[in-house]
Amino acid sequence: MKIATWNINSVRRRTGNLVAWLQRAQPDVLLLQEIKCQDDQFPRSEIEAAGYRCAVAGQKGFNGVALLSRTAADIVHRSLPGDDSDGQARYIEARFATSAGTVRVASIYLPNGNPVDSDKFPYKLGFMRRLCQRAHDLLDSEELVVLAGDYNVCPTAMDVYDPAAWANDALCRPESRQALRAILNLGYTDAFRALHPDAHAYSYWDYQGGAWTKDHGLRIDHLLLSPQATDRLKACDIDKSERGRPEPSDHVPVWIQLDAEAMT
DNA sequence: ATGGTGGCGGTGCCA
Repeated sequence: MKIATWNINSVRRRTGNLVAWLQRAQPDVLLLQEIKCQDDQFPRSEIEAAGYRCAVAGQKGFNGVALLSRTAADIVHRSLPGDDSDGQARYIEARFATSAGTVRVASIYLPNGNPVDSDKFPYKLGFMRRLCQRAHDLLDSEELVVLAGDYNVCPTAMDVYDPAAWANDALCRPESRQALRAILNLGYTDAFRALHPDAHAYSYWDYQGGAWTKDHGLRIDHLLLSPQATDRLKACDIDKSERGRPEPSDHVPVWIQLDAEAMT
């Protein structure tokens, strides 16, 4: 079973790139972030024509997440539990039946959190506390849990092209890294780092300042796996080449292969 | 180089 995450930076602007990537990469599940549209604006027919079902948690103009899958998804949540007053579309969670048991996936768009002296930073940290609670609760299920998305956190200095320059950014602040470690400390595994312990690899390059050309990137898109999912982890990689295509997103797809077969 | 990256929506906000 191949599961991928991709911050697409407007699904309407990049429907062509998306369908082409689906046809090349052939994932069983794709978790999208920053679709930047309402549910009824989602390019459902183009994606269904490529052989995928769509579950969407959108909002007008900003944020928005979606879950594409070859087989039917059992949608469990369309927002992150723990704060009914949070109206931002940043979370969708589903279950799939597989040969290895239930696989549970979430598409997560974590708040950026900048500037750190605004109310956006505590909102980010509060969202991360809620996500940690959800991650904790899901461990009781004994399912294969895959919490994936744009975390907007660089786990360590290895994940930043210039750690000193980014030290005070919300993506690299100690509070953000500690909140991510709190999830890992529950027993989750950063799939990419587990299989590539020494790689300086990135998943995001800013549009500004020639960041892509200079390889000024950040690794902020992650798939965090429960112990049961980690036991079945066969491969993980970053599809860096997507950033060099015409009209790219500023993020590229990251994917894992699990030893499990999707069932219809 | 009186610019600077890009999406949304139609003006600044957000990343």
